[in-house]
Amino acid sequence: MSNPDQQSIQAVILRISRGSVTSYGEIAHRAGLPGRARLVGRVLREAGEGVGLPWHRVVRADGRLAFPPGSKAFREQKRRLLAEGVALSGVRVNLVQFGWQRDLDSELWSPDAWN
DNA sequence: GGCGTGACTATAC
DNA sequence: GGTATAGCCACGC
Repeated sequence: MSNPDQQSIQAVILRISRGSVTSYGEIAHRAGLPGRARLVGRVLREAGEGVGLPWHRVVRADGRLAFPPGSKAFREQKRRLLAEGVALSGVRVNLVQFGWQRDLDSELWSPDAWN
């Protein structure tokens, strides 16, 4: 532990709503570390399974998983996503439908907020 | 300290 | 749709 950046990143990942996904860059941004998407990936790899981090809710900016399709990790992530109701459009997640800011969007885009 | 590498991203062609 | 390039930065050699 000890590293505050790593803590922030993990805290953000822990807050990802069940049934939604978020990109590395978005996590870094919300953790107060804009542009450090790679650091997020590093933290995730280091954390591994033990910490109980919902790593499967983290995908790349374009909706694809960070692993090569067909790899073991890929299948595992896909399986967990499907188990949470996150469908994959081919090899990628539909971010418009399952993106994390969906909750926030529903507020920002609600008819009340239009004027 | 330089250099390659990587669970990344945005931009440009 | 794809490839190239440039930022980004922790780590190991």
